[in-house]
Amino acid sequence: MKIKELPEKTLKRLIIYLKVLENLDKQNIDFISSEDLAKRCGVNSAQLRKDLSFVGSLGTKGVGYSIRSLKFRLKNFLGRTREWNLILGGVTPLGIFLLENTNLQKEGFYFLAAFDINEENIGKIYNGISVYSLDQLSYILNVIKVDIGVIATDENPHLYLKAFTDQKIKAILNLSKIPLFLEDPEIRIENFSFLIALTKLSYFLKEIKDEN
Amino acid sequence: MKIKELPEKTLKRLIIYLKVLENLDKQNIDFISSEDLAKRCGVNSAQLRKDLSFVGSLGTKGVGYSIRSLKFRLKNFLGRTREWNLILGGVTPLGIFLLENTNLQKEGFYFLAAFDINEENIGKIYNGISVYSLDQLSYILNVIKVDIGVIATDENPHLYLKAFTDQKIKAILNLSKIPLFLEDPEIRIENFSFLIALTKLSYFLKEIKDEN
DNA sequence: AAGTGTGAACTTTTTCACAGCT
DNA sequence: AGCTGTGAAAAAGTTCACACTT
Repeated sequence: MKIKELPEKTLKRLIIYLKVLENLDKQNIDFISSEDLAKRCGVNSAQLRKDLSFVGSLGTKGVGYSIRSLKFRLKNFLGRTREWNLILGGVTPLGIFLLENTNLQKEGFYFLAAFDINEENIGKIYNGISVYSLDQLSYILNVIKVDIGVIATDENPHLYLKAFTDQKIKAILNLSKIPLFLEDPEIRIENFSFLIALTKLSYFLKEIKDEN
Repeated sequence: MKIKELPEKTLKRLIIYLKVLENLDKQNIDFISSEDLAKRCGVNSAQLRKDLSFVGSLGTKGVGYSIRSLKFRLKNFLGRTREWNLILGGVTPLGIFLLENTNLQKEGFYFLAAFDINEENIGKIYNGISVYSLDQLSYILNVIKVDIGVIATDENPHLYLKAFTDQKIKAILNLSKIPLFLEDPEIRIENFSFLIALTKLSYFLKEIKDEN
């Protein structure tokens, strides 16, 4: 099926290409060259063509890429032509923000339920999504099919991770400030926090200061 | 000053090491081997030692690393022993979440002001932080010194980027769904969105499905 | 004439393996 | 005896450059 494993960095760039193509499509542009698209994505054109070659042979020699068609092929390749069901672990301000965020729904990511371990949060409803006790997870999963578990609390993220993976959830978005890792290659964890992003910037700023 | 440019991936891992060390320090553990720390960070021990060698010679042969001391050295290296001043562009739900989030303050990132282009948001105050018109940016910057600009709106992120960089802000955290790029190597942009993280997971899930 | 797709060359990053310090 | 720090080897990722298609 796959000829060669897709490099992580290529995956990240493909996602960017898709987003940039979606914006170009809105502007009613039909065709684009690798040169032009690459510039808009902050990479060079050879890189872009090599990255796209993982997806297939998508362009027309002498012409370039059809924006609409490339967008569709990329979207499909990235698993974004279908919808995915999510659950939330941790009804924090960040968690509530995600439940109430309609943007993710527009992109095909649907929160179906939220879970918490604090009694006072259980039974609440945000944007039509109910909060259950984490103990009830396996019971609820009899009724709904879940693809991705999102952890949004700094208080015991491991607890949610264990509950989710025990229930055979294979994809985890960890937004807690504690990075999480598992040996199991069957389970994919994406660790992200604002703090990581801000620290990259603080390193950069410190470096430019030290140079002067 | 720098002997060799720090690879982007090394930077990302150093940030993870720091976070994991902070947690170990809370548990009152004194020393750790590269083997043990590496396992907790999802990398191998040679990788960890090589990464740390960019920071300096930090361990004791035959013994390992002092958690407290390594933590401090890393924190310093990453520019996290000082405080950084932030401004927000775009008073969206995500933006308001960030203004009200006290975690970032605890880690040394302080929002000093927020800016918006919509009349109805201007003059509001969140967590003691005032919202100004984006037009007033240069005026406000006479009074405060800003290190990082955070863009938190999908509506005209380019406008905020231009305003920020025109005012010589060198570090940008872009949380809009539109990735932003600049040629200028003096300016660092971190693009992040939940959508990117979720798309990585959707690709992974699609792949494991396709294999069966 | 223009621009893709891709082997081959090059560069960077990771892993190995061990000398050397405690 | 144990574990770091690091050259050297291996692997992975990027860029070049051009044959080939439209």
